[in-house]
Amino acid sequence: MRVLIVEDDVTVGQYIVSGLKESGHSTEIASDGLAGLKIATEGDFDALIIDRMLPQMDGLSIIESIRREGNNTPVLILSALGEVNDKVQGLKAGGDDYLVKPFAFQELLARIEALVRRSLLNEDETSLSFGGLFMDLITRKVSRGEIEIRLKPREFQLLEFMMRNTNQVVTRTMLLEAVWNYHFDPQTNVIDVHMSRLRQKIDKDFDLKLIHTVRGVGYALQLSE
Amino acid sequence: MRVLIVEDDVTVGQYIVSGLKESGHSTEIASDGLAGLKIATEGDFDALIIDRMLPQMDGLSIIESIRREGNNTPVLILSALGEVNDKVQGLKAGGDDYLVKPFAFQELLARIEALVRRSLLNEDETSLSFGGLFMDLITRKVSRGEIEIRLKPREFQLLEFMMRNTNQVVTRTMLLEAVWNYHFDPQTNVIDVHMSRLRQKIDKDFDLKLIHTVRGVGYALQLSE
DNA sequence: CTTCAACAATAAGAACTCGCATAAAATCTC
DNA sequence: GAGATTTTATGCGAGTTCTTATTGTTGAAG
Repeated sequence: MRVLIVEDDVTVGQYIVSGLKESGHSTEIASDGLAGLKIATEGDFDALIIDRMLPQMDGLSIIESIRREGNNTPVLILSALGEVNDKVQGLKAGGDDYLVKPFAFQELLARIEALVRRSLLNEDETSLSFGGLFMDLITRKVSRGEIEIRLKPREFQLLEFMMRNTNQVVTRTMLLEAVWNYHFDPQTNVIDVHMSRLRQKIDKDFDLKLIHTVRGVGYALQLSE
Repeated sequence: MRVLIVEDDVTVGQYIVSGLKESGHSTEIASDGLAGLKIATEGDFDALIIDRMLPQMDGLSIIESIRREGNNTPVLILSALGEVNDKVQGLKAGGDDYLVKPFAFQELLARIEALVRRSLLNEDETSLSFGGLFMDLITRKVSRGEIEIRLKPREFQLLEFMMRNTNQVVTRTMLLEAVWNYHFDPQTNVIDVHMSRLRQKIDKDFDLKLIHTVRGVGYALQLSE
């Protein structure tokens, strides 16, 4: 992950830089507004961290400027406690998130990673489709052919994972990890139950079944046996 | 993650090795039982993948041998379909998990990572405690002082995260990521609700409150204000 | 080919989770 | 310091998710 930090306070800047490096990300730093804008425009970053108050050109202006150029890189705005603490203004200018100094580094990291994840999703794919099944990740709607299918949250998550791993067996362990966020065996048949409900909605009214069970192993989303 | 693979079938062995490498793990491979035992004893691995049937010394004997030496590295046993498929026997010998060939690589990866995660936890701690609060991660029981506290799954996860991050502020964003596995803002007060219920159980009947809210930022588990 | 055991599917009720609405508390403004 | 505003707390109902129990299916053994 490549991150540009625009921050005039050297202490804060270095704190962020070293933290991000430790987390395996690469960084670049600018210490005034104009330099920041220049680097942001020229380089290809996954995210920008921009202080609100900067010499030469303030943070919000940088954001407005790069947005005008059609650059949609996610931006996290930093603002010191005591500065005009107007989130709305920052977000209006085109910031994606807002963090008040002083902050815990873990918090910054969590937010930046969340931003990048969101922006990557949006860039590549706002939807998934397979074998006539269509899933809109934004509106959270699913359809097969012309027929709209209403899914509950868990069912949606389950199907999303299956659709991201088509034509291969996904095991119960994998599903527990990915969909349930369980790192232990719940000793029940939760997965079977939900898979059953999903089948009712996805496959029941169609001749071509998409969900297949692979006995002793798991399930697979594929066109044929 | 350093993994030792003990497998005589070269095809299978290479398949695992290359898969693990792609996932960013480092590997070593032994193709018979004795060699495997030697490398396992001398090297420092995060996990072992051991085939059950091996030339020179079978898989179960290797496991028994290294366990006798007090080595607790997690072991995943591989067994071919058709071999005596006795999970219990494998686990008794000291294996931590069991996988039948043929398997999808994703499955192996998921299991190995789960094992390592568990073992890392277990190495330091099968339990957490803080300020009189005690949490058993295996039995999933919680107590404060002598009083046992019954928590629901979400409450348990929430408290677990708090106990792993004591004496610092955990923000809602962090909680959403870690406990809810959400990468977006649900625009509701889910966290507040669960935090409230957790408080009822953890703090209500005690003078010393452990959960503190940090207004505008999040929550913290700490002894004093 | 039949029987048996293991595994999977499903229905239904119990338990849990969530989100709203309202209350309470903290902070800000004047 | 009083009122206004923002932020947090909590009771409760609606809807979702999970567990259990039962039935159905598959593959292996005899």
